[in-house]
Amino acid sequence: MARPRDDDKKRAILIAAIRLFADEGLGASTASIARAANVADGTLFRYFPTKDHLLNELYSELKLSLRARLAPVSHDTSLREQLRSAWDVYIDWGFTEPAAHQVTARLSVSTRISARTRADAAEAFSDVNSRLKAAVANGPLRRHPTAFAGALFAAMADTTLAFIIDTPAERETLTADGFAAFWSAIGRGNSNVEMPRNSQQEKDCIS
Amino acid sequence: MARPRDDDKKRAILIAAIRLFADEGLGASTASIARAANVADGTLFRYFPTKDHLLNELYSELKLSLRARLAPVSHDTSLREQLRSAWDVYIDWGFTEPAAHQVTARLSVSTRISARTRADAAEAFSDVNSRLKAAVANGPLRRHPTAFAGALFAAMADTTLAFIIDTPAERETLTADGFAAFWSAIGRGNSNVEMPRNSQQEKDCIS
Amino acid sequence: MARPRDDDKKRAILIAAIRLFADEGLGASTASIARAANVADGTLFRYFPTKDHLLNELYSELKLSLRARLAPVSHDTSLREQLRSAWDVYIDWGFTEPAAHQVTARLSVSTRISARTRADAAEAFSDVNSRLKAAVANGPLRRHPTAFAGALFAAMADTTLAFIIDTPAERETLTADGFAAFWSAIGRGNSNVEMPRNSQQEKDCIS
Amino acid sequence: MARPRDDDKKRAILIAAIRLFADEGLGASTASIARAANVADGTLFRYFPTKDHLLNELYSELKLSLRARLAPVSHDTSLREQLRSAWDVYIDWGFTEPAAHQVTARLSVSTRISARTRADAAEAFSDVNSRLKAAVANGPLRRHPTAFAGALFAAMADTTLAFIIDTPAERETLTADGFAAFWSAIGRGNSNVEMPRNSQQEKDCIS
DNA sequence: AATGAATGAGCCTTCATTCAT
DNA sequence: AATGAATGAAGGCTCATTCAT
Repeated sequence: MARPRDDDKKRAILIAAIRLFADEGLGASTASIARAANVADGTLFRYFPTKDHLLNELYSELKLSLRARLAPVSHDTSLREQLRSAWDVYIDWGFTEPAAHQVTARLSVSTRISARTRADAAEAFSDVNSRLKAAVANGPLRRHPTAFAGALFAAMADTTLAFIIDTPAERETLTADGFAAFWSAIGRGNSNVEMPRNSQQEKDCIS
Repeated sequence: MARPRDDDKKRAILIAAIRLFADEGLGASTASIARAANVADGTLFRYFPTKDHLLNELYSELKLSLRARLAPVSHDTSLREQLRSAWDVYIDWGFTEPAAHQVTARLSVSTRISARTRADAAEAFSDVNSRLKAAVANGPLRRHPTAFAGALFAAMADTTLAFIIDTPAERETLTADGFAAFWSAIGRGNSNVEMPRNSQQEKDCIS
Repeated sequence: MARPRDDDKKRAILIAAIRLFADEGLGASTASIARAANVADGTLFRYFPTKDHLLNELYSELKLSLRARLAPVSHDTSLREQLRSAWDVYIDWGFTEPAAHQVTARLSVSTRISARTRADAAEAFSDVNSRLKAAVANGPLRRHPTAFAGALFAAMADTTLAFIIDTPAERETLTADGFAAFWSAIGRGNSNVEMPRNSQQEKDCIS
Repeated sequence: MARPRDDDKKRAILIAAIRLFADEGLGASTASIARAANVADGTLFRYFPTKDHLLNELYSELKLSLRARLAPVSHDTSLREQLRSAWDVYIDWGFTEPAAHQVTARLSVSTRISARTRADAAEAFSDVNSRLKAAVANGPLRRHPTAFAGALFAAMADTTLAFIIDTPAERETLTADGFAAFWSAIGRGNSNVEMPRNSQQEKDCIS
């Protein structure tokens, strides 16, 4: 299939798909998506040869859009601050685009997303992983792949998000406390890093 | 008297449904499930008037089967040991019955499980929640509903499970370290309980 | 099939069938009829080997129940009075048992009632027909089979009934005027019979 | 531009439906209709979203096709001639298109035709009704809604038709005598019009 | 004889995909 | 390239009928 040029159309389809998959589940028909995108039934298939292609591409797109929000790795801030920033970005994404977040969750557990697609998406987060790698170094997870900490990050952020959506008034405290929980989870030694007071206390003791 | 209603048949359908939903997603056809259960197409509908009923009942059943594995609350053991036991049970359930676990995960995010079904299932875990409530009391999550800690428990155990299934050789370490992460996540004061060294340090300071 | 003896049960099924066929059309399921008759699904088929048998037997039964209401032919009353009586009976039947009447109408146009059943039912009205035969003798229908007048009788009574059910307050006038229309329809000379005034008028003229 | 919507196809489906509903009753499957119309199963549902829609539209179509045969109201002919013409048209319709007529009869008593559809169809015959209104003015039906005479017209024509189909050789006499019966049924004064002898008799009296 | 569980053909409808225009 | 009509496989569900108890 000669790659059709109208990129807006593709975008429209993807956006419509998010809304419909969020509202009706992944079973939403291609026809309904096409209609919502103001596009003919058949046109959808010029951009996505198959519904599975649409699903996979949407998954990638969604992951990428999240990824795009993440600040580039900076060396001016502490590890904790960098991860906290990523955490906030993630929460914010899920909060401001609940449909996107929900569809991502559904696609994540779907049979129809290929291993390849998953792997590609994971790779996009490699730099976040490198931060995690450092953060995990002294903690109880140090002997396991960094991806473990990464998965924990996502799982805990998702959980936090679900409660924020349920109780928006608690957004700030949930975000902060959720991150605190995550930070505690992955590192022991890290706590020292973030709390120089401890060493100070020790000093105090000494004195 | 007519042929008595065969309860094994219902069981067979449920079991077949687990396998097929795990293999093909929740879209697996009722016909394929019936076939796998060695039952006629129509028979399935004598036990579950609707596919949605099957889905909901399966969800309840799965949650209950997990719940049944959990030891009753004991007062002889520490909070940490009790939660660790629940953690191990959860991991073991997911490891020995991966299909059941995966289907539970899919049902959990499905549109087709009613709020009622979810609520009923949640209620079955109320005693685990009471343990969590105590565990959370001094931690950073203390100001949030206990359900938050509960959700974190499940999310982190699921994540751990995924890595165990990927690397069965690391089952024991992953289980232990995953739990350590969880335990750290929910409690600050708790860590004192498991790490008397801290108080010793304090003593040292004093001296 | 050894004829089962419990005749009440058969009756119950037939009665339930009338209600359900009236409420839901002839598509009402045998199971729903059995339930309404307080009888097991399979029991129905001991009395009626087939749904078509039930349909046909119900048709016969309904026609017979109507027939049973008709007064036996009397020689004390005029032709007009006899037919008027039959007319009233028919209207009354339809009015007091609308379900029975409606189901009869539906069965009458159904593919599933055999020619044999129809013929048998028609035969039951042979004596009414003999009355009609006489009434028709001098009218415009005299050259056609009496069944024609009979069919007209039923068709016109049904029509009248429909309007009575719609406007019960007009029951009496509709009944009378409907019959007047019928009587006019089938006979010319008959009108003399019902209006002795005419001859009187003639006499008056003479005088 | 996509393939234009083929209106012949809709027509073909409607025609096939008439045949099949006539042959097998309204229970004939949409699949069999589609096949008979040389159209794919799914195509039928592009034209009729539901079997009920098909049923209702068919009913309207059938009534309209009958209506189309009726001559426009003329003022050159007597009331009797106008109604006789309508009668003949009706009979002819039923005789030349027995399937259409039969299906109309079945649809008329079906639960699946909406009140709306019925009302719309009835309205199409308003001008016939206005003729009937005049014809009824002096007869025994004068105190009832014109629709009563209209229903009688249809009922009596249907009955006549049934006998014509049974004995085609008598078509002409049945048509004429059936109408005579109808004409007598609805009007008393009308009979004067067709039988000047009466007034002559009166004159005779006077003399 | 009565029961009601079991059956499987069949029904209406949906939908991803193709293809004539 | 875009359209949307057409397709037919498949899905969920119903139901008359059979048959073990």
